[in-house]
Amino acid sequence: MRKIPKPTIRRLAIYYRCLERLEQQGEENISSKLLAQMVHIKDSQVRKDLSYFGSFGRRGIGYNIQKLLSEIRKILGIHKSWRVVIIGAGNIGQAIARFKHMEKHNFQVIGVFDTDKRKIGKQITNNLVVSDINSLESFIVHNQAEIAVIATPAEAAQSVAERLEKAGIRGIICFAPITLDCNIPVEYVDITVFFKTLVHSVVSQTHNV
Amino acid sequence: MRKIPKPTIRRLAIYYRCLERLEQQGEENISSKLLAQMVHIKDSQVRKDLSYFGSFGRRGIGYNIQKLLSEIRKILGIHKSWRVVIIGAGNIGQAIARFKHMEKHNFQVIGVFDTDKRKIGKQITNNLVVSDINSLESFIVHNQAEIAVIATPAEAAQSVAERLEKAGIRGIICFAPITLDCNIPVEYVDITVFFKTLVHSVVSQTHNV
DNA sequence: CCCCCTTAGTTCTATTTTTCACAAATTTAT
DNA sequence: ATAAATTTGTGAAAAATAGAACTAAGGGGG
Repeated sequence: MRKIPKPTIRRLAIYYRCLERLEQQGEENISSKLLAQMVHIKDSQVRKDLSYFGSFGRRGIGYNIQKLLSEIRKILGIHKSWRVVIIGAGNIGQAIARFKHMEKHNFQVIGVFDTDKRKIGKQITNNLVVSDINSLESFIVHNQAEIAVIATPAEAAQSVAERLEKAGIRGIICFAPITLDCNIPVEYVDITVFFKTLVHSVVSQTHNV
Repeated sequence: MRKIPKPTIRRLAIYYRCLERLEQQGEENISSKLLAQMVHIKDSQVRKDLSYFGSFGRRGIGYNIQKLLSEIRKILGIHKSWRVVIIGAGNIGQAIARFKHMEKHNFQVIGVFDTDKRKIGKQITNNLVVSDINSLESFIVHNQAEIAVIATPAEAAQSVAERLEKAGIRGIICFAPITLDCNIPVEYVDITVFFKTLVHSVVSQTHNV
């Protein structure tokens, strides 16, 4: 199989949320053209992205929404539920832990950890309490957590990542503003980077136009 | 001036956070090679990125950290402070409002808005209280807010975006899982998309290796 | 002073990603 | 039944991005 462009994967996740909406609206089929319009890209891009994985549409008709949802679930690996632990019970960590969309999208937050004695024991949701980070490894092994969220300060992130990897975690979402050294997949989400790139668009727009 | 690649801008923001750390550690200069290693890219990429904007280094020495920080600040437009309003006081909206790094990076959250009567009036931080969204436009105009964060449900996002644009907001960070129709710059941050792309890496890694 | 080592800036090349354009499949209208 | 209108899937072209290689500076040691 050909190599899949990274942007294609991200777009699949975006198509997915459009399809969910369309399904909810009771639509049955969608053309690449309409789907492309919904996300402001070219229709050829939509077709190419999907064609990396198979032929899911019918010429003259478009794509069956239910079927495409199911195919994308399999491609992305979200047809099963994933167990998530969160390290760091600050603003970001707590927000993710309480975030309704997580569970809805099959990401089950099963543990939240922190070093701060004042946070340990704090009730985050009905069935989530902040645990001591000392119990991190045993918890991961015992509950077979697969994904971890690093929401610690930058200073702590690298050593946490190493502990996570060693304990068997298979992928990391890193909110800490640092690039990690590790051998499992990492997605970086530095909130302030989005603000900074946005501001650049804002200022360069004014210059040019 | 040549056209600047979008990824270059994002990387500048990432170099910036490295440089901040190096500055704090008392370093004076940094080579493209070392900076590249910190973020796991090639050194030629670092030099190329910077060269779009000028010659900031000294051959044989590297880049002066203070100077480079200052140059990147100017390039990105973060040498001045930006006034931010947040629409939607749910988990994400509140987390951003309380997020320490915002103020530290010159993004000043000056207002939080919601439609929910139970949230309106709620104290978010020492000097932030959730306001009724009815007062959105007048607040923006009166306080000259420039950047807005949409942290509402997807259903509300488009109409909020239109109100923001009309009120004079110049850029939007959109956490709602939807693509907006509007004429000002938007950065999209769909948290669940990061989880989904991560999971794809995790499953495809196992398949191949 | 000269040689060697380091490193930025730049040009050229390679790779990746997007877009175009068209054949093939399917439905709808006449 | 045939023609017209849709719409996918894909190979080829174009555009964007990254990487390698080279040139020119700069510094330090003998």
